Amino acid sequence: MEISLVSGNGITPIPNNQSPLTCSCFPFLPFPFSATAVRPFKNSKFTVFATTTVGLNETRNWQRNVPPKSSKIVSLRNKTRQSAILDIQESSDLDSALLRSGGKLKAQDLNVILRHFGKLNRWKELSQLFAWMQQNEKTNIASYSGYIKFTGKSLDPMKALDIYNSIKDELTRNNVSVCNSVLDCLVKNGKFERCLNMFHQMKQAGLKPDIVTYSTLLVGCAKVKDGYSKATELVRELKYHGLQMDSVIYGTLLSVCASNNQCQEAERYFMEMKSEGYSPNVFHYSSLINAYSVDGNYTKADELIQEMKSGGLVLNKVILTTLLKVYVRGGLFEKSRELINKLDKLGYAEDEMPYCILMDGLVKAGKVTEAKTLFDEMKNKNVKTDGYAYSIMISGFCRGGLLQDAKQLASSYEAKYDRYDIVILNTMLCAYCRAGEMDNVMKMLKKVDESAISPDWNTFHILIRYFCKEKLYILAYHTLDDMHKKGHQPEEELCSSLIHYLGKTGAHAEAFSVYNILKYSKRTMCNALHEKILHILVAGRLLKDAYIIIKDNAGSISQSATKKFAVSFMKSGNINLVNDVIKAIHSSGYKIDQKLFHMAISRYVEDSEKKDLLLQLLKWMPGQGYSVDSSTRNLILKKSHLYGCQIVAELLSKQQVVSITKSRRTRTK
DNA sequence: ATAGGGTTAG
Repeated sequence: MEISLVSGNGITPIPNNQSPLTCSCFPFLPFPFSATAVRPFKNSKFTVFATTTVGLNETRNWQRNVPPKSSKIVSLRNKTRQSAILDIQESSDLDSALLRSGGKLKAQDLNVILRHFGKLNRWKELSQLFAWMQQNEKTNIASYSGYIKFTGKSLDPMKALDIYNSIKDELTRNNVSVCNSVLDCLVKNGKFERCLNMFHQMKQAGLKPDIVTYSTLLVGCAKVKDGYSKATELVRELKYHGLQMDSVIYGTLLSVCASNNQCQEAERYFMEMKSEGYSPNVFHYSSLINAYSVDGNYTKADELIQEMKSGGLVLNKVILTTLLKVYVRGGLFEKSRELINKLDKLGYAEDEMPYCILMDGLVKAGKVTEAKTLFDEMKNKNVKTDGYAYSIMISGFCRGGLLQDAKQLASSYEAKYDRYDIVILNTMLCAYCRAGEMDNVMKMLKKVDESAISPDWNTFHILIRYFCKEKLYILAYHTLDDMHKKGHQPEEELCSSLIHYLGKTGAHAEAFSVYNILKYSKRTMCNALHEKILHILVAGRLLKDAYIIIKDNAGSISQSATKKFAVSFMKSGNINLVNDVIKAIHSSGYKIDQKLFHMAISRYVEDSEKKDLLLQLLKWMPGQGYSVDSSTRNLILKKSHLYGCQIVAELLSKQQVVSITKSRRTRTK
């Protein structure tokens, strides 16, 4: 990671807690104090406030810097505290050191140790110390904000939230630095939604956000989709609260624009910033150049480079690397090549990044051979690699259908490096899957299992595709189910083809399960899929599920599919649902024919216990314009002694009226 | 006396 030392910003802010002019005799005194002003302090702590014109802040500084007691005692006490701090910091047994030396220390001393552990990533001791501080009531605001900050760094945002939520004191809870620590911790751990919710809660509880708060939140916007509109909202809010945009806020905003493809907005902020008197620095330029890289707008990028030069800014490694990205995206491969040579001369091509940018561009433009040449050149120069270059080339080969080359490069990576992250693993998995190397696929999966790497969306997709290709549909189904349980939303196309294959091979219930996974993952689903799953369910005799499909998706299922379902249901569906099914298909717009009524009624007639259902059906029919035909009628009449002759006769006569009016209507037409 | 700050690669 390159850290830029170039500061192009012409503005050097003066820290506002420090006066630029100090008394030369007593450097610890702020300027407006003279020797006479010190005197009243000696006798009375308070008159000094009344007898001088000094502001409160300066008085505080002054008070802090004047030793209240003889300097000998103070230095002795400092020594005692200093050695207690060191004792605890360096002890191998923290608990006993705290027991021994902790009592001599105040909250601010313990905070020193807290920060010491935090800087060294000693998380266990950090929380041990903090727990001790809480038990012994030696915490202040700085302890909380510091501890929460470090908890976020140790990648334990939930713990940070627990700590924050456990704070009882309202002043501490609403303190802006404590809140900023919590928010930063959530942003850094990729929990931006949660962070925004927290922010709103905090404001309602009484937090007064400052520029740091907004700056923290804006950083989160760069990492999420739709981050741009959230950023706009935040900017509006901070302006509304009378806070001032500063150079860094502009820098963050430019990066948000760049990562959200908002090139024009980036330009607008850049201009606005200039018009407010801030001179753009290397960060601002790199973000704007990065925004131009999306469209490969090299003309504008070159203009910016000229502007930087004439402004006296140094073109550092990041700027030139970003410029390379613009050239590559713009398809200027010759110019890109020259720029890499320039980077190399400047010593900026010691790691693989610039090569990766160009190789990636070449591969995506279908120039795999050129990319491979560059890859070999890079290796000959002994450029450091973390696997990025390999994954670009391996996936490039895969994309170009050069599966043997992909497989070979993958195994040569395995042989040389034994380091894996999720991207290189996915790439290799993809290569082995495409080449049909089952053994190697399994080997890679074992590596995932053994390591701390958790499979991501891509891993699952690669595997499911592969299992489908190998006709291992049940395995594909279990993988998809696993993917869903781990919170990843599978692609519709993949689900739909898996549903198809599962249906074809008789795994009807599994097909239905995939359908439900897709349905409940909030994606919009292609309408044809409802009918497809209906056919599968009918084929698998899962008629009750099929009934739900019909009921929920009335509009998108064809007449012929409905008919097929209805016939099956009448034949062998749950008899208690027959009437419900009839009503459902009727209200979906399907015209029920005599054959269907006949089937339904035959089933009722066979089972004398279903008398009520039959009567309900007969009662319902005339209202919808249906009547039974003569053969069905005879079927009922044969058993009418079971139902009560009177009722049956009445119902059938009502139906007759319907059928007469209907035939009249037909005749007049 | 505590909080934050941006740019490049798969």
